[in-house]
This record gives sequence, structure tokens and C-alpha cells, in this order.
Amino acid sequence: MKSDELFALLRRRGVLWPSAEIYGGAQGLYDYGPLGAALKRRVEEAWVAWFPGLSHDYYVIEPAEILPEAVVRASGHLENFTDPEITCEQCHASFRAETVLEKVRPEGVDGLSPTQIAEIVSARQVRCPNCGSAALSVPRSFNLMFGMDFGVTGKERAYLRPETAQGSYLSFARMWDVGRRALPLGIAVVGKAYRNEIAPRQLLFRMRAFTQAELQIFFDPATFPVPFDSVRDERLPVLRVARRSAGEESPELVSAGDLAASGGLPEFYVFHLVHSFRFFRDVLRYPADRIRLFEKSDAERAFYNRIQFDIEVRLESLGGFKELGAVHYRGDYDLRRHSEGSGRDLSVTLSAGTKVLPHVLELTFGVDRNVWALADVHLVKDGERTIWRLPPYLAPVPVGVFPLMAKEHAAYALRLSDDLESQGISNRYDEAGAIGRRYARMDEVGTPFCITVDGRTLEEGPDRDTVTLRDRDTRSQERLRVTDLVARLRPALVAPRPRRA
RNA sequence: GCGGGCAUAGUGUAGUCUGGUUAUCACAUAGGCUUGCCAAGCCUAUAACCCGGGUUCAAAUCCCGGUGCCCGCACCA
Repeated sequence: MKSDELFALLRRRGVLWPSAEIYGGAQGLYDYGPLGAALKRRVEEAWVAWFPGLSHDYYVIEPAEILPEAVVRASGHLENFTDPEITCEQCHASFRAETVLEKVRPEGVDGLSPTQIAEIVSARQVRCPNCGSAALSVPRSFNLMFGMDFGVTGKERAYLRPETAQGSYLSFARMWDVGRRALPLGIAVVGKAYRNEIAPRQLLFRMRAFTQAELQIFFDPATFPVPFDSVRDERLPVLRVARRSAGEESPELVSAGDLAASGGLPEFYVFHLVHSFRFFRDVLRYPADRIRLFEKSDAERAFYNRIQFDIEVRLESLGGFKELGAVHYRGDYDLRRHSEGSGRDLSVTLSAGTKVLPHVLELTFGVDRNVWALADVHLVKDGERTIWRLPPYLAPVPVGVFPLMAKEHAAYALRLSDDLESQGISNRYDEAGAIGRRYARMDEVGTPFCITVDGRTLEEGPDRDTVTLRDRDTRSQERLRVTDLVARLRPALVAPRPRRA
């Protein structure tokens, strides 16, 4: 489905719509409706079960969304989260200052003010890379963070967090004591991050307020033991830098063992890459042949990342592979910067007596992007019917309960709906229209199971208190006792989780 | 940010060029009749010209500004 059509469907069904619509909308902001909010919540729950579920020493916290200026100065966001831009007055093309100046100033423009950049442009007679004109504008400096006054004096500055990870770094010292004073230690955050994007576009793929799920694993660089044998034979669809520079865009299947042995990647990194891949393939159920692990080159990744693979999924609506998650080996950059910035030594003493500044492995996941991808991948047309083949444990409404005939079976069906709800089976009751139309409605919102109360349910005899259970994907029906429903449904509604190391 | 295109019920649309009756049609939604396990049929109802200004006797239609969406460029620590 193209993105327009998909978005129209999601709007109509109450999954998602533009924010502040009655005022004409606000760029880069979207609201989730009932179905979208429920779906997003289930995706977050599945993520928490899977990633923080990898170890007893991984914790989920909820840090503040507002960062004092000192924090973003230390993290580098204040100076680096900006893009000095130069615009050509002649042809109206615009470029990063760094690009325009790369010949006359190969060391880059970090730390230069817009005025200094303008002076270099005029002194060196730099011309537009596009049309050759000398009519280049003074660069604007634009910080991608939302800043605000903080406190009553208005003198203090603070910023909405541009990524959730900072909260984990800030909490590390406290968590070292709350946890077992051992490495590895994992700190996960699921929450909003904010970026004042220049050109928000492609719906949920570049928003100004978006939800990230990130696990920061702090570890001793000398040793990060992982049960590597449990993943050694997994074959991963990787697209490495060497293969990319040969012009290839399709991934090749390489075993985890080979990636570590001859591929030059540490075992702990490959281990977590496998678990990330499995989450996308086995939990979100994106088809394996639509997933690729895209290695970022030195030039492409942030300077502090030592290894970076983006997890990409091919989306029909957006016409190509899109980044939905990533695995970053960030080294000791974060704790070192915050040690320097705060004056507090964040290195720790291990039980063996050695003192180390932990390194960070970051597993990051874009929640909103995956909500969109789950629609793109699993929402399919079958003739006249539209079916959202979501994994059952992600379905916003997992169960529908219908009376075959409203007049005769409604009372029983309503009671059944209530009973299921109180036993933790979330469901929707519907008696409007023909039964086939109700099934179709539920197919479209991804409900995997529909229960129908009919004449046999109410009759005396062997079928008393039995109902039909209809499957969304096969459309097959089975007849079973009402008392067996919960045991039958519950296992399908629990997201998978890995075995703990 | 730049350039181009577009904006009509919940959704998709006709009408705009060439200003003029009660703004077209389909689907969806709600109610009724009928039917009773996969979007059936009939009747009825709800519901729209993105926002602001201008031109005109008269604006969905022409002009200006804004907002939003799409495409390309640029950007995405």
C-alpha cells in the first residue's frame, strides 16, 4: 500500500492522525487514537519483555524529559546538535557549511561561529558547489533541540531531551548502588524524545516528538561475557561496508560465528545484534527477507560510535529500506563526558579491585516507526477485504465478542464479554450489522480472535455453553466450551521473551 | 530551509480552466425493515468547499497572505 492510502486507513480507523488538526495541523506532530495508543503500548511491552528481559541485571527506569543546560553541554548536544547551513542566493540550493568548506578547511567547522564561517567564505572566495555563484548567504546556526527557560528567574536554560539515552547515563551512579555493583549493568528507558527537525516528513519517520526505546548496557571493556554458543549458528542478513562500497545493496547471510571469528566484530556485539534481529523477525514478525543489518561507515556514523549497524526493514509505503532500530558501540564517550562535565568520577571499582570507566553498548529502537512498519508489513488486502495480520499479542483489540443475532443472543454475549475482560482478556463487543461485516471490521483493526454466541450456546444439550472461535487469518471456526476460552486464548496473547543469560 | 505540485463530508471523488439553482457520485457511519456465520437487499438520516484577507451584484471557482500534505534538493549530532 502507498503511504497516502495507508495513512487514510489508519486515520479512519482511529489509529493515528495529525496533531492540532482543527487548527490546520502542526508539522511533525501526530496523535495516536485508541487503537494506535493500544498498539504502541503493546509494542513497548514486547520490547521491554525482550531486551531488558535479556538479563536479571537490566532495569527499566523513567528519568526526567527536561535536561539542564550543563547536561547537554557535556553530552555534546549543545555544540554538535547544530547544522550551520549555507544557502546560495543564485540557485537557492543549501548545503551544510562543512560540505561547502571541505576543500579550504578539511578539518571541518566544529566550534566555529556563523560569523567566523562567513569570514572564511568571503576570504577564500568560496563558490556554490551547485552553480558556481559567489552569492553565498551567511550561514544560519540552528540547534535541533527545543530550549526553554527554567526556573522563575528566566536565567537558567534547559532543553527537552533530544534522545532518551542521556537519562540512563545520568542515572548510572545511582543505579550502580541500586543494582548489584556489578557489570554488565543495563539501564533501559522507553519514552519521548524531542527534536526541532528542519523538515519533518514521511509521517512517523521524522517527527518533532517521538518515542524511543533504548537499552544502555554498561560493561567492562576487558570482559563482556555472553553465551555466544546460543547464537553462533544464527545467520544474519548483513550489508557490510566493504560490500556496500562494491556497489551492492542487498544483504548476504553470514553466521554469527563467522561475523565474530573472521568478520572482526566482538562476540558481545554480535550476540546483541542477533538478539535485535530476532526481535524484529520473531516478535514483530517482519519477514526475514525484508530485514537487513546495515553497517555504517566511519563517515556515516557519529564520531563516538565505534561500531554501528542499523536494523532496516523494507517498507512498501515508503519505497525502500528504513531504519527501525540500531546497535551502537559507543565506547566510554558518554560516561567520560559526564565525568568531566559534572566533576564526578563515574568509573567504578569491580570486585576484583580493578577500577574501570564502563563502556556502553546501546540497543535503540524507534517505537513510532515500528508502529508504522507493523501497518506497512502486516496490513494486507485480500480482494475486497483488508486484514491486519498483526501478531496476536500486539493486536490493539485481541478479541471480538458477538451475538449471532442481537435480539436473541445479546444478553449472553455481553456477559461473556464482561467475564473475559475481568479475566484479563481485553475484548470488544459488537452487535451492529451482519455477522460478516463485524468479522470484516475486526479483521481490519487486526483482531485475531472473534467469539460468536449462537443458538446452540443457549440450547439445552451437549452444545450448551459452547461458542465458536473464529481465526482472523484462516477464517476457520472451532467450537469450544466457554470455560475453556481463557486457557485457549491467553498463551497467544503473551509476547515472546528470550531465555535469560 | 529552497523549488514545484496539491488542499471539497469519515474515505475516495465530480464541479475550478470559462464566477451564477438546493455542491455530484460511491463507499463508510447511524436508525428502521428483512436476513441469520463471513462486507447481501430496501428505506431514512448524519456529513464537506483548509484558514484569513481582497476583487465582484455574486467566489468552492479569480487574486494575495498563511497553514498543512506530496515530490525533488538539502538536512537527519
